[in-house]
Amino acid sequence: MQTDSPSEETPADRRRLRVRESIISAAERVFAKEGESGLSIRRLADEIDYSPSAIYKYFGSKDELIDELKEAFFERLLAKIDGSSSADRPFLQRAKACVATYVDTAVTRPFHYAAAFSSIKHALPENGGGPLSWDGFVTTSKGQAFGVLISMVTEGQELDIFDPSLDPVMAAKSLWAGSHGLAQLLIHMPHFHQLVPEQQPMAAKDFIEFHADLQVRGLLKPADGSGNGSLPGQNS
Amino acid sequence: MQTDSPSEETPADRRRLRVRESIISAAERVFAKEGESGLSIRRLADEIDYSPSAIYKYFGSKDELIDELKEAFFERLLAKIDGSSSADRPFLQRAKACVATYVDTAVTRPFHYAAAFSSIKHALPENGGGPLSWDGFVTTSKGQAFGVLISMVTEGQELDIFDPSLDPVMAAKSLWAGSHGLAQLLIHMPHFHQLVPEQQPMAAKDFIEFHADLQVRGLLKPADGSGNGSLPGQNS
DNA sequence: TACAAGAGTGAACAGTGTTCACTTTCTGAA
DNA sequence: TTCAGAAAGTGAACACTGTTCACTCTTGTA
Repeated sequence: MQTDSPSEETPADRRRLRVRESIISAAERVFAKEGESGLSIRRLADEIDYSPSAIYKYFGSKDELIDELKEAFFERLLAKIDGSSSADRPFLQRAKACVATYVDTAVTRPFHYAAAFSSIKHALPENGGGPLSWDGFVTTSKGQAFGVLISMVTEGQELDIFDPSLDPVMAAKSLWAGSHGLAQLLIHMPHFHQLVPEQQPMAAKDFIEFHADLQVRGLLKPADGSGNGSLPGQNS
Repeated sequence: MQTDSPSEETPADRRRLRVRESIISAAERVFAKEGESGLSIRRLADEIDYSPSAIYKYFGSKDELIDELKEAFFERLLAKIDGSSSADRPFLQRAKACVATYVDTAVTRPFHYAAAFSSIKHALPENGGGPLSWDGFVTTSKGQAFGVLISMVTEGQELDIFDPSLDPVMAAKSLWAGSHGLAQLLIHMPHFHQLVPEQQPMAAKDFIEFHADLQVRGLLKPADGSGNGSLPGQNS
């Protein structure tokens, strides 16, 4: 299992790694600019001065290559969220920053983010059609980012800011969904944040913060103080 | 402009329309089951007993055909949301139902919904890189569904339930993003609603309602009654 | 130096969307 | 009823795609 022990790293190994890196970085360059559809094996081969079939000596398939790009992106995303959640600021600011950072990072690399959620069905490893293994999920950077959200919810509850009756996991998922939704809409509709021209011009950043604010507000202790998670209800 | 005046509809027109419909319905059948990747022109041609090139006499391109499927889906979606928003129920129930209906309808036809938001950039018609024309946007079913959300927010404000300081358009967009996010995650991660096995089993429907609840809660008048849209802030 | 493992290649396969010259069918007017 | 012209439908081809495979060439080791 000691795959990267320097004592066993031969020149051939380093050469191979360098070629592999050149493929990845060319792929990253093309992918960031034009996305999955602009990235063809033949084009990639052209860019790195190899034949198309050579690439298959390094990656089993195009999908496998792209998976690597996605995973690297998610690691960046995780690092950023982690930074936001552990910054030295008041809790609610940190909570909002988590959501805003998530959306912002996604929008910065739209193709990466979109691709990560593009394949229906096997987006996460399944085990026999049943619920996913939490262990397995937590080991991916996607899962770890989600873990940060869960901790944030529980922290908010301990601080008596968030509704204590909320299930932290469910609340975190809800927060994730809210963040994901804005990220996707901003990516797929470039002018989403200023859809209505009558409205005064607004930067995407401002709308992201507005949205983060609303998402976090949904978790606050309800106005009536009952804390049972149900809405006031029967009005109107 | 009287394109469908019966008096001018010849047998040839009806025949043409029938073939066109057969293409669409075959496409719908395949697409609903296998999505965009399973839908090839040659396969479609096989299913309706025509040659592949014949299809190009009815549709300019594969994308054009798929656009028609998407538009039909969005009309269904709009109708359902409209129904939820105008049902004879207390306001907050209607508000939550709008979100839940949106997500539920999307999840029912995952490929349609996913496809509608799959293409980066030109998801909505642009005019010269500037903000979108609101007029143009409102004529699409996607835009109309959004209009329903805006009305709902303003109604909530008039009823003194929602925070009056919120911009209704922005709040509606936020609500849209929240709904969209859950829809996408449920579609792309089939077990999203029960990611954590330790958690007691939960139907997707229940999680949708939980999420709808949180989304709507975010719009309520803040606990402190200040109504200026800012969060309590400096705690922790 | 010989040999085996690995790196790299070009041609081919089975797909894809799309086009175009071509034939067949149909329709409306002389 | 005939006949020109339009429309409907076709098959072959083009330019792509991801992927495979037999093959050569290079490299490291015994």
